Parts: sequence; structure tokens; C-alpha cells
Amino acid sequence: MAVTIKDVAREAQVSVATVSRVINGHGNVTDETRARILGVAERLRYVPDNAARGLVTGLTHTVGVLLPDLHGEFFSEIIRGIDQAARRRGLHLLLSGVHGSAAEAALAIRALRGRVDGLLIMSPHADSVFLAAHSGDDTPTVLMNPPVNGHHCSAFYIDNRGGARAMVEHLARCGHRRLAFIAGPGDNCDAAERLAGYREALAAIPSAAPEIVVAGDFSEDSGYRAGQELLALATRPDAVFAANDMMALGCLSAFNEAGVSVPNAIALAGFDDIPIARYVSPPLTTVRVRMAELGAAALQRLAATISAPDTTPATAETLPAELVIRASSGAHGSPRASQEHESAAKTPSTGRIQ
Amino acid sequence: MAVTIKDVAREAQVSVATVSRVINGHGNVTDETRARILGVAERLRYVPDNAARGLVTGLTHTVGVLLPDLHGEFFSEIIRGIDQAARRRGLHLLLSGVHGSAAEAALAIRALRGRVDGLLIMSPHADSVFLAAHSGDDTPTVLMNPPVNGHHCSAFYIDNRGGARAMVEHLARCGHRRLAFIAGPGDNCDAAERLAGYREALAAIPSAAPEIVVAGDFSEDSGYRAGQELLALATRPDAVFAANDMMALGCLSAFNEAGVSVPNAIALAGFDDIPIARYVSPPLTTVRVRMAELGAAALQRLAATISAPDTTPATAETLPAELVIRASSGAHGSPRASQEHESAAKTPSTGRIQ
DNA sequence: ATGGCTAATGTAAACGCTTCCACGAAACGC
DNA sequence: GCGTTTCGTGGAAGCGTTTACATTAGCCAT
Repeated sequence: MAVTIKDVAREAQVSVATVSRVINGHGNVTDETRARILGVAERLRYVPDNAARGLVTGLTHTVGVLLPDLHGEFFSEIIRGIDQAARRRGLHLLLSGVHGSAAEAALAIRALRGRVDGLLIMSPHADSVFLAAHSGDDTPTVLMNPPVNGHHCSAFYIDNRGGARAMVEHLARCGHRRLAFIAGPGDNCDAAERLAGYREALAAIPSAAPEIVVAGDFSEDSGYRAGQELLALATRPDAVFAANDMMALGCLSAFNEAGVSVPNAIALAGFDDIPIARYVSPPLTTVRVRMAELGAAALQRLAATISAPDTTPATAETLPAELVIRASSGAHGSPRASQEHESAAKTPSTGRIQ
Repeated sequence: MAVTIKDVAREAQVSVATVSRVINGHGNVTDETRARILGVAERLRYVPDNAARGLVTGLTHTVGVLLPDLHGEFFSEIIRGIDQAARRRGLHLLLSGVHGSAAEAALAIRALRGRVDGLLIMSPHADSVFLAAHSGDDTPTVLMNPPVNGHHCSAFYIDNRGGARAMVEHLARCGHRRLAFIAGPGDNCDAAERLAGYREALAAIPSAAPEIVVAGDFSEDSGYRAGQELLALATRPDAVFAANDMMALGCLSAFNEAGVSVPNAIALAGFDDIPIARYVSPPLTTVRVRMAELGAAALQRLAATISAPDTTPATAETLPAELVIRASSGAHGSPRASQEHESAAKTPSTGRIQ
């Protein structure tokens, strides 16, 4: 262990208290003394030990970030948003990928004790995790896209339902009447919400044909199979809305292979706006959620809770999902022209729980 | 601050020393005493404070990760590799995105003092960063893809040159003779290495036409412009090798717009294997570096250095870049068949410095 | 001068934990 | 039986900081 505050104090012929005051910018120190101490600290390359500091102050200036899976653009966007917001507040990020069960997640949370001032959690097990590890603990916590509502800490939700609704309405506006939906995994909350949105919106459109829902599991393959299934139908749908972009892509492959032109013969839309979406041909109409903003908002909320744990009430906020209209939905005559039109159908909503 | 070791000791009617021994699994404790302490700890939901633990042991079980830019797949892959390797060793990750200058990076490193056991750095300023913040400091450090060689800590390099060479050779094997190169930004090390690899390989092919290098800056736009530039040439090249995939994509747009068929009229290749590469039409032949493996290897190295700082020599290792052959390079008659052939041209190399 | 302020600095007690050392008791070898 | 280990446990000294409190000195009003 390198040079400590004592070394600086000895060298500058003052007490450690005075050095501490100078380092932390507290007043009541002569300019001359301050200068001398600063000089010595510089010369000795003194850097305060954050562990020791945290021990006595109880503050680590670090927040723990628990993410379910460290895969792909989705995740990196969240991190980016969190990081940006964090560095603006001088906070550090303790990152932890939680792969397995709720038990493992709980273990990870325990391991963070004394290391972080607060927690940012995104996990399908968010509720059980919370229960298992947090009960009796008062670490400020913010949940990102948790499976269910009603925790006693702040949470940020994604407006899956509103986004799906907006997409169905868009497809209807494009003149499509038979709207099919490729569903996601049954145990996935986002998937369920998107399906619900599809159904809600469909029910609200008088001229629309009855629902057509085929199974999928978010994978490209399942989208491909769903596409074939839809083509085999007695009466084909006018438009297909997949619960995520990967399935839409798989579906697109199936259509291409069958020689069915998108969007002329059949319109197609996805959900997520993964980077590839704008590059496929035709560019995919989809729904976007600004994940970086989710991360940033969650961190901001957490920071507020940390600095004033008692006066900051737990909130539930839902982030809007925006329509990203590209060529695949057949919105305009010319696919080229409609590209990146990106009209946004925002559905903001902020509530307070508890 | 919740329940401490003292609370457990008092409740279990033993000294804190004994509790500590039980918690840390040290021997010399009666089974009966151990059981009692464990029971109390469980009941009280005792979780050791890591800050305090770190203060006395000097170990944090945390490594700092400094990354230049928290954008895109590239970054998330590295993180994923690091995280995986870290959790296998019970290490935590303190993540920090370093956007700005070397000075800012140095500041970030200082802020990690007492928080981490080691550093994993990826930064274009890696050398100055290192000098500015590390001199006099002995924190174990591993560099990932640093700009230059010859630091006194371990480093992992990416075989940009070898990858570029392999690509040129591949294009030549496909029968192309006039090979053009779209260069990256002049101040970028990776770009420079790739250009060098192109030149080396080209010089080694007797039948090849002289080099054709057009400027680019890694952006899609610059690739588009480079593509137009190449088409305007008196004699068009047979194949175009872009220093990264984004430029290759831009170039592809230019070719498509001009009605120039890829790979029939002209072959195309990129570098990086971004996720989109396999989805464009035709799928893009490119060079891949397994970034997750880079991260994992770097962490493994760091862990070794941490556990045995003196006996672990600093190494320099270069990670192979693999050829990913898809349709755009015109390798086979049928684009469909060659897709994801993914023959690998590995160019491993491990050396030891210092 | 004396008392009372204020400003600058020092002293020392935490913070929660690990670990060295000491101590008593039981077990051992002779 | 007595020295000598070995074992289980407690006492206490830190680890590097911050900070409440004590101390000192200088200054002004009396």
C-alpha cells in the first residue's frame, strides 16, 4: 500500500486532520498551510484510499448495476446511458451480469454490501431477488423493466403495450385489415404486454379482421417458422407484426424465400429497433425504446434516492415506445421516401406508487 | 449501517475474532460454536462489509475496467467476456467509460485507488494514461489493444495486420487482381495496421495490380463516397477491401445505387464482423476478432498478475483475426452456399516482453 | 491586563473488519 | 507426574480515513 495521509502529514509537518481538511476542501486552513500540504501531496503522489474513506463516511460513490445478460446492443445502450448519467454525478459503476437464478442474483447483491450506495437492477427475477436479498436491508434501489408492479422501490417500465398498440394502429392506417401477430415466449413479460397491446388495439378497430396469433420465442428461427405458417393460411394476412425484430427478420426470410414481396404483398413490422432493422431490405418498421434514456433516468432516480432516502418517494415511471416507420410496413408509395420518417407516437405516463 | 460483526459476536456470546474465523472459514473453531455463530449470523442477516474487509486485507476482489467508448456491439462483447471470466474468479467489475482526454482517464484511474485490485485498460491514450497515473503506483494492469508496444505491463493486441493480410490473400485466391483499399482515419492505430497488412500482402502477390487506396474515416458515409470514387476510376478494381464493416456497407450502397452487382461485377470485404454484416445482401465477407475472448484473456491475465505480482512476467499477446467468408467476396459460385462458411485463418502469436 | 471570540491546528475516537498474540485447558510423550 | 504441544478462544492492534472535540494563539473590547 502506497503513500497514506500520514506520510503527507509527517512530510508537511502537520496533523492528519489538517491534511484531511485540505484534501476535502474544508475551510479553516491557512493559505500557506494549504499550499504546503498540496505541494507535498502532489510530490508524494498521494491518492486517498476510497475504501477507508467509505468506511468512515458510509458513502462509496458507487452504484451497483445488475443486468440479466450482457448481450448485444440492448444491454450496451443501457450501460451507456447509466454511465453517462453516473459520471455526471461523480458516481462509479459496479457492474454485475446475473445469468442464473434469483438465488444467484441475491448472492450478487449480498456481495455488494459495503461496496455500493445503491442498486440498479434489471432482472426477470427482480421481485424474488428483491425479496430474498433486500428484506431488512435499506439500500436504495431502482428497478429497470421489472416483471411486475408494486415494489416498494422506484421502477421504470417500458411501454410495451402502448408501443404495440401504436404499431397496430399504424398498420391499420396503412390500409391493412388482416393483422397477424407473432408472439414471444409465454413466460416473458414484455412479450405478454406486446401481445396484449396488439389485442387491445385490434379490438378497437372496427374494420379489422379477427386476431391471428402464431407462436414464437423471440428467435429468428421461430420467426421463420411463423412466417411459413402464416403463408400456409387459407387467407393470408395483409400485415404481420412480430413481437420482436429478430422474429420479424426470420419472417422476412420466409417471405423472401416464398417470393412474397414485402411490403407489397404483405406488410411486416417488428419491435425493438435493433441496429440491423434499418439495414435489411426493405428496412423494417419497428418500435423503439430509448434504452440509454432508461438507464440514465434510472440512475438519476437512484441518485436522488441516495441523497435523500426518506424524502424521495418511490415512483413508477413508464418510458414511451416510439414508432419507427420504415419501408416494410408499406406506409408510403415509395419505400425510399418513407425511410427513417420516424414519426413518434409517444405514450408517456408517470405515476406514483405507495 | 445495519448489523455488524459485533452484533453477531454479542448475540452468539463469543468474540468478534471467532465470528471472523467462522465467516472466513478459518479452522480452529468447535463445530458447536461454528453452528451457533452461523445460526445467529443467518438470523440477523449479517453480511460482512466489504469496504472494511478490503481496508484491512488490502484486497477488494474488484478490478477496474476502463473502456474508451461505451458504444455498440464491440464494447458489449468485451464486457461480456470480462464479466464471465471475472465471475468465475469471484471478481467484481468497476466499469468506467473514458470519453475524453488522457487527463480525464488519469483522473478516473486515481478515483479507483483503494477500490480495485487491478486495472483493465482499453484506451487510445493507454500510454500517456499509464504514464500520467501509474508512475509510482504498482497496481497490476493489463492493456487491451493499446496504441503502441513496450509498456511494462501485460498487453493484448489484435492482429489487425494479419487479418488484413489474410483478407487480401483470400481476395486474390478468389481470382481478383486489382484490389482497392478504403482506409480508416489516419490517426487510428487499428486503421494503420490494417492498411499496412493490405500493403504487405499485396506486395507479396506477383500477379496483383498496384495498390489503390482511397481515404475513409470508418463512417458509413465515407465508405459511400469511397465507393463512388472507386467507380469513377478509369479502370475499376476487381475487389474492394474496406478497413471496417461500416465503410464496406456504405460502399455497398454506392455500388447498389450505381447498379454495380456485388460480388459479380466487383467483390467487397470489410473488417470487424459487426452483427449486421451477415444480414446485408450479399452477406459481407469480413474479418472477425473475438472480442469476448480478448476480454476474458485480459482478465485472466490480470487475475494472475494480482495473485502473484512478482512472479508473473508482463506478456504481450496478439489475438488472431479470423477470416469470415461470406458471399460478398465472390468466393464460391453460389452466394447462398458459401454463407457462413467461416473458414478461419488464424495467426496466433505470443511473445514475452521485458 | 483580563476575559471572550474566532481562526487554525492537533488529538483521538470511531468505522467494521482481520489477524497476531496470548491464554487457559486438554491431550500427549516420557 | 511434569514439561510440551495442540486446540479453541479472547484481547487488542491495526488498516486509512473523517470528524467531533480540545487546544492554542491572536485579537478586540472592556
